[in-house]
Amino acid sequence: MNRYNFKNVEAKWQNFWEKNKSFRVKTDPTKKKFYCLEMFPYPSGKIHMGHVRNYTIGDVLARYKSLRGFNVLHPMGWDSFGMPAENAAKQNNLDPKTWTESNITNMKSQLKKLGLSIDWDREISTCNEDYYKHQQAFFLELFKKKLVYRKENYVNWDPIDQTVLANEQVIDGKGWRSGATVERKKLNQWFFNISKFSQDLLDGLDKLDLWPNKVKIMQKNWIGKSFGCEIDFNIEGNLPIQKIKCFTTRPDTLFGFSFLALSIDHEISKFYENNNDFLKFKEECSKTGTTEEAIAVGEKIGFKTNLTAINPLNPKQKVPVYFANFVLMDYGFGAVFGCPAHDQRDFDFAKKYNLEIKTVVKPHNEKDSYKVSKEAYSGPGVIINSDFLNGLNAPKDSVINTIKILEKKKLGKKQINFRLKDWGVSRQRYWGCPIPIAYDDNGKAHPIPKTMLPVKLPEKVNLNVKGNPLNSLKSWKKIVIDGKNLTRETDTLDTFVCSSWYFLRFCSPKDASNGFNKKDIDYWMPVDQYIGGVEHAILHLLYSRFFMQALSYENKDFNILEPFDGLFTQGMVCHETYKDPNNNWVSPDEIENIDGKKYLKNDKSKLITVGPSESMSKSKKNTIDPEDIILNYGADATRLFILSDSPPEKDVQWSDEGIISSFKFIQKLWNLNKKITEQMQENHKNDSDIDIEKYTNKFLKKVTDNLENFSYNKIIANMHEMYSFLFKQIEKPYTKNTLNRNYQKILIAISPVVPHLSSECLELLNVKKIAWSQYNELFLKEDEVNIVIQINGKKRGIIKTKPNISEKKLFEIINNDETLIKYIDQKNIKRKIYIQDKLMNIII
RNA sequence: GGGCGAAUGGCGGAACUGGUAGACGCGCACGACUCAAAAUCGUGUUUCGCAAGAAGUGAGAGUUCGAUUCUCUCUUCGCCCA
Repeated sequence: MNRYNFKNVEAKWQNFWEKNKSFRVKTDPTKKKFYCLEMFPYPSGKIHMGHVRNYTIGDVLARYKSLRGFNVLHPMGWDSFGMPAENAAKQNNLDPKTWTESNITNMKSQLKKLGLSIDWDREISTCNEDYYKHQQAFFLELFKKKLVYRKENYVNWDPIDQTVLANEQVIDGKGWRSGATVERKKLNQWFFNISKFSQDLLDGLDKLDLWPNKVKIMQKNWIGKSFGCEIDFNIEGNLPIQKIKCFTTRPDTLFGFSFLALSIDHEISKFYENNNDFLKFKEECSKTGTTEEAIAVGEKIGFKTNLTAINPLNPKQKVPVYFANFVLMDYGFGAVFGCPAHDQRDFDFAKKYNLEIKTVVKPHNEKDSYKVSKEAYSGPGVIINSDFLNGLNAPKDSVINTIKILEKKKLGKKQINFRLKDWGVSRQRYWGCPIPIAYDDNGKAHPIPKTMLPVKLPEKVNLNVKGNPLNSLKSWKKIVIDGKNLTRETDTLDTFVCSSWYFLRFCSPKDASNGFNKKDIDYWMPVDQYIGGVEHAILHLLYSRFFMQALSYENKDFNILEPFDGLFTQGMVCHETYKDPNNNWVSPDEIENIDGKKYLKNDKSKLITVGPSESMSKSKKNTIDPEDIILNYGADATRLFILSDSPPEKDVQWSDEGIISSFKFIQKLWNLNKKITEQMQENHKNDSDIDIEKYTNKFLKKVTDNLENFSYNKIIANMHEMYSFLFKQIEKPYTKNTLNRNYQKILIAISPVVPHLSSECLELLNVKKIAWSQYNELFLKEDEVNIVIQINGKKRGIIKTKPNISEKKLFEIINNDETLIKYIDQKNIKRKIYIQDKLMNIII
């Protein structure tokens, strides 16, 4: 029996698909559409196992939907702007464009070797001018709608690299590359007004039925709607200030008030600009990061002003006003009232500065004399020590009641607050989409007219300068608009902007004048199934949703509020980790296995310690190169394995045994096919035809159900069962036609998983029309059922009988069954529970 | 600290709306083929027990004729937020 030559077969079909443009699709409103999209990759150089998993899952779905008669849009592109290109270019003395393009070429050929059903004619790359010019047009559109604005904001500044760092690039308060202590620096930056849509983005989540609940909850928390109250505190002191506005979700704890805390960026700080102590304090604050976590974990420090604030509910009480590092200007009004007994940050602060800690809420099970001591109590309870608020149920009734009282006295009013902040899109970097703005001498921003787009990113730029390379290009920066000399914006856009609309571009990838064409998006959008890693659950998905809101805003022609109808988040690919005796990470291919123990390949005296399986990462060296795997085992075996062991939404463990077993299974299927085609030459009797017919329909039902529910791991199990069944079955007599007809259906059903193998087998069977077969309910009916017999809930036997048997008849059979009768004989039967065709439970 | 989720053989995992727990795969054991090995094929594989049988889905309770599935308490782990 000749072996299956996956190299030839896979290359053959990949060429066939490419030549025939098998996956090219057109906008065609007469056909039902299905838009299947996987998150497009960053072209880092090589594909990794995460890509293999992501794109295999998507491909199975796309191929399945296509077999079911949908017009399937399944495109691929490149998220090709971003920092790694700039860094790699610096290191290797290359141009980011050259580096990126060669990576794309390589990764594209790797993806093709996986046999993905992608319409490559729609390929896009966000760093191409014909992509980003439309993005600049969108920026101007948002600018016109006043959804883009410029403001000063703090950033993480690396003083050595002279560059802005993202939060994740700050490690222990130091820049990830330079190691310099990161500073907080104020820069003028562009913002998208995402917070304007907070409520809409929140409401929209309710309609996304095909999204994982987990992701919706994460977004909901991120948007962070809170219900509370804004309160005006009267201020006394030697400054021309009468009032400070605060936001609080717990106005009911006002009687526990012991200080007022302001952000160092609060407008009142202007009165302290010449105060050296304040400036020192401000510098101290700038050392703690800007993240909420850094603030929560870090030490709470304050600067005492000579102002006092008056408790609106108890005018006799006057408390000090501080500037404090844990108050953020972005949240509320940059001012909070401190209630140490019931907020941990306030508690820490009060302890440090010896401020009063007054308990005003007691837990339900505590006495009235309850006092907060070691830590703040923020749980539910009853209001105490609070005059007319005493006895209220906190926070359920007390918050609403207090707000009512404050509103009546005109001291405050009900307020909804969101945690979601506006999206800062400026990046002080070269390799990104230029912002189409220019400034006049007064610093006023002017949009660059649409006719002058694109603002091209200059090529062959010297990257070895401090700060943003664009900033040192004096001639590029100059621009004349309407006869006026202006200076270009040198910041580029966050790459999340590029990925916020690429799914629209896929609908009209070649449209030169617009980012998309209405006819195309009306047909294709929304994406029916979006597939990607859960790590993008918040930012990318939220930004994309916002972008649709922003484009739809004040626009009659565009009305897509939700870009992704269905979302699926796949798990990660994990592998064991290895360390040598010196505690250095070791890669799997540096290891040799001797007598069940693992040693370092080049030095067999060194024993390797095996660590837990963790998600593949370069830093832990536990990666497996998909290219090697495809080369050695083939694309079908790789696809089979990546789907087989775990449900797609969970992490999967990579294992050598697993891929080898998949490889062998491909060979087995090939042998089976060989055997079937040979046998099909002979004429047989038809004894087992009905079995084949029945099995095939059951198989089709299982596979269909599993495909519809993303239970792809179970399809692999179905395939193994199918193999064993057919392998045994063809030893029995059957008619050629029955086997042929059913086997074809099976081959088509497994083709989404192993497209090369099944295409080859179908060709050998001379099958021309390839479409999904619906299972026939008639063949799913069993003519024998197994009824479980329980005595007192314990399984005591199984009775094989015809379906729909009556309780009485079944009981007769039981009474004639030797093994069962001994359990019930001569005993008083209290009760019988009979579930048709399934079970009888006899209670004695 | 809060939210969400998970826990099933040596391992990855099945079990539809409460109705035969452990499908399928890996690993392991034995057997066939072979001078031998690899490959391949076959058989077995939750635990205890020779067996009949008993126990068994993280722990403990509860609802039910019946619980991996539902409810409560706890433990551990993962993710997100703080």
